[in-house]
Amino acid sequence: MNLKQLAHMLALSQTTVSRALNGYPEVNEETRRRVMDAAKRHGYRPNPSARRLATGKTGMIGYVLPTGAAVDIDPHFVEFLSGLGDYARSHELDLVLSPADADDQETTYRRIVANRQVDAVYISSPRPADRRVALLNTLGIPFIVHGRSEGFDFDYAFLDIDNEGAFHEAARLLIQLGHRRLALINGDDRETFAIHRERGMRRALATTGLVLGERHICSLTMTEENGYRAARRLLEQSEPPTAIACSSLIMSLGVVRAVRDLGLSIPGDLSLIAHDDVFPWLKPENFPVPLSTTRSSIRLAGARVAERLAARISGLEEGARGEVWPVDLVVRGSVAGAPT
Amino acid sequence: MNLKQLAHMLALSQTTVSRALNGYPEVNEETRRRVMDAAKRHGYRPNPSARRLATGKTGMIGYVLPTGAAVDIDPHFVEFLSGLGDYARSHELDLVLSPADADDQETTYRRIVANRQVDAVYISSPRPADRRVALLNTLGIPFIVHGRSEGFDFDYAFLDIDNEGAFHEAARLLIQLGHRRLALINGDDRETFAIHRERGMRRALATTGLVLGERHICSLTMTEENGYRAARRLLEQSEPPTAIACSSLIMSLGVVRAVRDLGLSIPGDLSLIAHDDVFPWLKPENFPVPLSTTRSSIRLAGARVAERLAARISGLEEGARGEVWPVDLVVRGSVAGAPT
DNA sequence: AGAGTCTTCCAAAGCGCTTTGGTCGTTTTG
DNA sequence: CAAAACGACCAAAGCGCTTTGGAAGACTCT
Repeated sequence: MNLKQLAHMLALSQTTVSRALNGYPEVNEETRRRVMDAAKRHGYRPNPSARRLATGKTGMIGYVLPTGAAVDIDPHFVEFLSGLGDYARSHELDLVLSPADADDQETTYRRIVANRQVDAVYISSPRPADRRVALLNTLGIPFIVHGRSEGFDFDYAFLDIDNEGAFHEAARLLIQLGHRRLALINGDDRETFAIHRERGMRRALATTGLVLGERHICSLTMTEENGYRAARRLLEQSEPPTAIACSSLIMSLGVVRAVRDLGLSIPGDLSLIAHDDVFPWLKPENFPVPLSTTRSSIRLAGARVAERLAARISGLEEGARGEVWPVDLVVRGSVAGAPT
Repeated sequence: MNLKQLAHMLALSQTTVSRALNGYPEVNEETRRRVMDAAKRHGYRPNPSARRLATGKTGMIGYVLPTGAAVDIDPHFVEFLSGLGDYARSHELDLVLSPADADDQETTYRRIVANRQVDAVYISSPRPADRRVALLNTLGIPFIVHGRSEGFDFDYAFLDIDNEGAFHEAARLLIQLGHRRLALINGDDRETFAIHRERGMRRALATTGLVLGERHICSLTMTEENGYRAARRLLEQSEPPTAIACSSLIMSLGVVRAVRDLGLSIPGDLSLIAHDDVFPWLKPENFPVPLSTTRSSIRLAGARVAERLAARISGLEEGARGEVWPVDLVVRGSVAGAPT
């Protein structure tokens, strides 16, 4: 059932039927009802391929997926996707993942924009002065950055959490508990979120005249194994930290293992606070010692990004609005006063 | 730059240019070269929207993503996606995720097929007599099932691992080590993989006259918390198992925690074997006691599914070919002879 | 030499929608 | 009361590609 048939069967022109269906004003309400009704009864659905050729609108959100044998997709992605998908569903939006060589994403971005393959895109894991942001800005497609980039002479739309504030608060708590030697196990420090977390921590330390020494900071991709390595490196120093802030729950698994291996205990010898993106399959309260966390649901972020993307597509949101979410500090058993 | 312009500038018809570009035989080699050359020089890329309207081909693989506030996307998905994406990239295929109400995916499948939104789709986490398989079969779109369904009067294409064989081998090993009270911590037992694993284990036990009692089997979604709960339930029985086979590494984290909480040890009091889908961020060899596993890279499966999907799209693969991959049994420190 | 056969190209008809630029009555307005 | 404005509808021109159904010329065959 296509438009032509439907129009013919209603003894109307395609123009009128099309307009009736798309809510244009220049059509009699009575006629509109007739059309709507017939469309529903016959299960008419406009062919998206035809529509997109005519309008350029696709009803799809794009994401360029860096791939390669050595490239691992972040497990956070799936949670973000849960939120994004949940919202997208309610608005009949699909998500298209365009795999790209991790070292040359630009070509892919150019392609999907030039080909009008999607109405909007989002970017994740941005870095300072991220080229993707600059590119999309010049290409002129609606986009939102999940996270933040920095150092541009233009503004852009983003959704980020207050990473700096979160780790500032975490560090402040630890300092208040008497800790003086703090360490940070961070994610990839080329990414903005990691830079912000480090900055937050440094700021908290600075107010007490403390510094975060080179020896007290690790920055690695967020795997259990790297968490373990980092923790061992930190704890086997001559003056080991008495408290660690860790950027990920997964890494924290490794930290906990290292602490055990070294015959230490949490929070007796070491206080630990980790960032929790809220996975359904790994909860901080279920750690051997319930883990204190800075918490922010990445799933909610996914839904919000979808919502804003949809708003941008339909012209309801404009301008370079940045949105920063506060982060909860949830205190559990893994922190205690500094050992004396 | 569109076809019309290119044709005009070459003083050829659109027909000829189109055919030259698409490798049709009825065009002079010399002409073809000229066309190809000009196309490259001017960076001509056929507009996919137009092409798909004309041909119905989209260059996209589809996946219906069950969503909802209470629905969690399986973290395995992201690894599978890594493989799928890696292959898809090399063949200029995109992946479109169509979010659907988890309780009504049929509508979405019908939509993407009726609208010709994708060239092929794949299905994951199938159950016996999975309605999606039956549906796609009647809808007549190329598809591949990752995993297996059962109980149809038709065949279909799938890629699965030998879950039954894997757990058969795992159980056999444990039995050989003298274990008599084995338990299984399984995934959702409505899914085929879980059924097959249980079957494999029962078969191994049966050869020694043993059975897997109701009290020795748990089946839950694969989270750390559920692993913990299951392990406690099993181990706090009057006659607790001396060996456990577990369907997931994530659940195994919970098992290990439970064992600790109960003051038991691995492998002294309990032998443990888990299935490993090979995550980059959680490795069995890094468990407190290195974990024995049945191993099969889900990432490789993703790449293979993409490859076969591509083959089906281009007509290179036909028929209902089922492919079953063997699973490695990797023995590490978490198994030992049964306690006396 | 005339009939067939290739080879190489083209004009034009789709694909199914949106949108432009009307037309034709009917109402309002100065 | 003529002119302007409006309401409701339509025919046809795109969108940019593929594909059908030739056509023109060169070549082969009997």
